Amino acid sequence: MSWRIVGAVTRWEPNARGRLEQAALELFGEHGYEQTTVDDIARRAGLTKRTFFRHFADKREVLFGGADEFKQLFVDGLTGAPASAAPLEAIAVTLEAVADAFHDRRELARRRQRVIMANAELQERELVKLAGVAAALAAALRERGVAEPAASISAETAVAVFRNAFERWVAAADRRELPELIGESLDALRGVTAGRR
Amino acid sequence: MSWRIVGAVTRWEPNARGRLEQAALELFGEHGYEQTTVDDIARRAGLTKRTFFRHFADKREVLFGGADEFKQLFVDGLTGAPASAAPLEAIAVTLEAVADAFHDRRELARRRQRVIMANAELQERELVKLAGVAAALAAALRERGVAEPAASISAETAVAVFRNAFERWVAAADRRELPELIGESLDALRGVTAGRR
DNA sequence: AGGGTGACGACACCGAATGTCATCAGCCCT
DNA sequence: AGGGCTGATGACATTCGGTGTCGTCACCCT
Repeated sequence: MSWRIVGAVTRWEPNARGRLEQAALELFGEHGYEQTTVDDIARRAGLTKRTFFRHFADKREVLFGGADEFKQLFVDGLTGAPASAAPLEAIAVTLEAVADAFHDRRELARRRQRVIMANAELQERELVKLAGVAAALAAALRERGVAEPAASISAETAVAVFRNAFERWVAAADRRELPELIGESLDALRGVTAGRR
Repeated sequence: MSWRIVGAVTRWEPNARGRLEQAALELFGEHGYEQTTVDDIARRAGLTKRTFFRHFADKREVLFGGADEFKQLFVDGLTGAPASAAPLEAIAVTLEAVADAFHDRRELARRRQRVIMANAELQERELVKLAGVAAALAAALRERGVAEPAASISAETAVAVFRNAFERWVAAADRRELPELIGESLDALRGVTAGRR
């Protein structure tokens, strides 16, 4: 199927996983998630269905290959916050750091988000990934000495704030940048919990 | 299959949906979610696989039949809060109201939660249901005059607080009741956002 | 009495997901 | 140079979730 015919240095075309991700994003964008079969993706990548499932646990996972790095952004951001910072300050620092990583990827984020928002199964998976981020954040907060249930509540809130800002960031309407939107969401949180009407 | 032989008043045994839910919860508890096929569930309920899918959109949904009522508990609770209450106060009132509905269902909640916690697919679906609650809460908050993004952030936070308390409530270790745990989680939230270390 | 309705069974079918075995280029070891 | 090992892949078979379609039949309404 995908051998190099001449001057072969390897038996297979390299980066099978990346080709699958690329093919999947294209096909999902062209025909939608449900209308695309795993066979379609594998064929476009020059592979077979069986090989797809060797690289991804299921059809959805092909869109979430970066989830671990994403989670790590949060954990590293929190680790990088000054030990003296109170939880909410540390979270603010963390979210700024995460936002940095997205600075030049707004268009990519939009394409991916459009695919996800068009399908309930994919939104389900996204929620799981965000829950994983929250769990990792909670563990990192406990590491900083924050007790339960404050650590878990803070972590969930942090993710909620980020997601809220992120969704507005990828929405075509808003031209503001992610850090500003995060600041706005954080202010809204502070306002609400301060008892402001 | 399931006709009443004598004295039939209806062609079919009544409450097919309820029987399917009952059979599913039993089988999931006995052999696990993955080890139970839809055919197994349908047979125990005296029905066929095809009929199962007439009552539930997919295999997971059989465990989430009460999701709409659950969501409505939140919305009604918020609607019942005094119009003068600030968002966080209104949320506190709402969560108390929701907790009331679970007062005498701790054991049922535990059995169901054990099944869900044992399977990733089911946790995924639970996250979706909770996201639906958050969305409904956000809409209800906007109805009360809370602007975005405060409404969405508040709603997500409210759900996070409830979930945190609920999980501790169903954990065998804790003997305290749900309202107290909710209060504790709310206090943790207030503490964190007040900048307390 | 007759036609409509709604719930269900029977059957066929698609696609996601997994187990198993064969294949073969590159590598290491002698 | 030769032989065996390894790891990624293809090929094939199978299970199960999910759907489309049609037939059946008690119930209901007129």
